[in-house]
Amino acid sequence: MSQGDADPQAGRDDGVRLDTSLGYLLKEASSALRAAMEEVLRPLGMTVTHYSCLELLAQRPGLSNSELARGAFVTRQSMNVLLQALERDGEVERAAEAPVGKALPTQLTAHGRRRIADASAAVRSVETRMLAGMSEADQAAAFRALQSMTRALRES
Amino acid sequence: MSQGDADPQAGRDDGVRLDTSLGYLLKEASSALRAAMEEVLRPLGMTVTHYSCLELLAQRPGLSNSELARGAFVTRQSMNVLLQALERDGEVERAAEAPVGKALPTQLTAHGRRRIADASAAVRSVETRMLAGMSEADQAAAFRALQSMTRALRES
DNA sequence: TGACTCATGTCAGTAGTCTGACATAGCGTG
DNA sequence: CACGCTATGTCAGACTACTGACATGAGTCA
Repeated sequence: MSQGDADPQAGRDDGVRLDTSLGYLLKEASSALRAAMEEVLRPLGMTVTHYSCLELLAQRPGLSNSELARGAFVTRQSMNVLLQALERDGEVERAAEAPVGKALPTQLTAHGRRRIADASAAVRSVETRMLAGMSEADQAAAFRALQSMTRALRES
Repeated sequence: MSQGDADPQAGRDDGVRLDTSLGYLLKEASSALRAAMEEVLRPLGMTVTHYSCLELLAQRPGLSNSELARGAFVTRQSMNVLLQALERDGEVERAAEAPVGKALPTQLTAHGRRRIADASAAVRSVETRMLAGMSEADQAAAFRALQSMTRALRES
């Protein structure tokens, strides 16, 4: 920052104070997490959304495209593009026709399971590093705070 | 979710437990915040990065392109594209030549100040809603936790 | 002085995500 | 049954942000 110490905020009481704003801090932390994940996933040739998709399928086999999209926080259109690529690359397989409705259940292939194993370990190490220096109580408090913020934002 | 209750995690002890992962929760909260901000900024014809840039300039006039990029958590290339558009639209103005080095200081125009006033109020209301139901102590704890996570992720 | 390193601005191309739109399947209600 | 509502899958186009690359200015050091 190349400016002096005069406070440009003076006389502007309607601004969001960046350095004390929880919203800004939330974005900052999320950005740092994303960057750290990209760094460890890049050598594996995997993006964050790619990883998220496989991780979701590892934990909950049979999720549909729309469910995966919600779990990875992207639109179902974006997830659809990704799923087509993953199917082409043999990491996942989708039922040919819907057992009910239009939702097509998706599963990991053996290849997909190998891919997610490496990626999951890498991401787990990032999360471990992120939590270093935080006590159990700190983590529990952060957990409740993040849940509270998410819930409050959703009920609009 | 359309699956039964069998636990696919059984026998896979290396997975990131989504529903208890602070990393996942952080992404979820950040995603909710971003969606809420986009919702209130859309009527103003403004994206989140667009808003972030103007807010930074309102609080710290004279920031350079690279400094704005870091503050808005995008690359300097992305911010450069945005700044060119904002300059064309008359919301900001940049010095013609660098007073020192190559960094070009940027300021809001009168038009830019009017734009950010509305946007800032809208975003402030979102943040207020996000914090509803959290005590001062909760907010302070969240503040410390987010700072700790960001710091831990950065020192790689 | 010259070489090296770092930060900055900028151009070009690529990749990921989004909005808009359409068709279809299930569900509830008159 | 017919109608509306909701959720889903998918295609197409536009936009945003990214990576890669190059040139320039400032500081460091032998």
